[in-house]
Amino acid sequence: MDECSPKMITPNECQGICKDFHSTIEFIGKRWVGVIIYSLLQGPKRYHQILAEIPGISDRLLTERLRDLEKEGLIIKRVDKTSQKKVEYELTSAGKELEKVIAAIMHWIQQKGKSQYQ
Amino acid sequence: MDECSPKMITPNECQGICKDFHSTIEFIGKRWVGVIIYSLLQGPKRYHQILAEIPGISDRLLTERLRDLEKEGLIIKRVDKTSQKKVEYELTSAGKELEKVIAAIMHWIQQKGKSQYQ
DNA sequence: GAAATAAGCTTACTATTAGTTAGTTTATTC
DNA sequence: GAATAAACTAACTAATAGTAAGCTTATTTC
Repeated sequence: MDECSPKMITPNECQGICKDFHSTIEFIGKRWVGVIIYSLLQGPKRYHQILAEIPGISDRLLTERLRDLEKEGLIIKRVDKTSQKKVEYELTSAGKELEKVIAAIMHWIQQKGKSQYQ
Repeated sequence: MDECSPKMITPNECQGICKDFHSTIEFIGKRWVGVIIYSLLQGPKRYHQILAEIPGISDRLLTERLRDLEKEGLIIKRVDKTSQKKVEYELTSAGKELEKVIAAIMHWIQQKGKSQYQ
C-alpha cells in the first residue's frame, strides 16, 4: 500500500494505478515511442514521413513501434482503398491525450534549462 | 523547423527544445528510471529499500540507474559519515519537479481507464 | 569476541532487444 | 516497360538487460 503512493494520489486512487503506472511508463518510455507520438501530434502522417522526421530510427523499429502503438490503441493505421501502399498513421483520442504528458516533459526541460543559468 | 513543432509550443520556443526533447524522453523513459523517480518522490530512501519496493528490478540495474540519475543531476547520493554502508538517495529539486510529469501520466491512465467503460 | 547476517556494490555471464543490411511486393513515374 | 518509391519483412550483428555469484565493510547474535 505505502510503497505505491506518492503524495499526489490518495490511497484509494492507488488500487489499480500502481501496477498500471509501471507498465504504462515502461511502454510510453520504450525507445522511440515518445518521439513517434510527438511527431503524430502534428496530425496524421505517412510511414516515410515519420521515418524522415525522426533521425536515428530504423525502419524495422518504426514498423515494430507502430504495431505496438496500434495494439495499445494509441494510433490507428489507415490504408487507402485505391492503393494499399498509401498508409497513414493517426493518433486516437487516447493517443492525443498524451499531449499533456509531453507538454509536462517540455515544461520540465525548460525549467531545468533556466535554472542552470541562474 | 516544422518537423519539431507540435501545436502546444510556438516556433521560437522550439530552438533547443526539439533536440532536448528526444534525449530527455529517451532518458526518463529508460527502463526503471520512471519507477525509481516515482519511488523517491515519497522521500529519501536507502538502496535496499528501493530494491525491495520495485519488484522485478535487478540490483545491478538499480545501481546503474542510480549512477545515471546522479550524473544527470536528478538525485544525490548521501553517504553517512560514520558508516559508508549507510547510503541514502534523494531527489534534487530538478528530480522533484518530475512529479508533474508523473502526475500527468497518472492522470492519463485514469482517463483511459474511465473511457473504456463508457 | 567469533560467526552469521546484511548493506551496497562489482564482475562475469546469458538472454533479450535494438540496429543494419538486404531483399520483397505493389504503385507510380518517366 | 524500366526505374523509382512506399511499406514492409527476414536474417544477421551489436548493444542493453537480466542472473548468478562473489566481495568488502558494518552490524547483530550467541
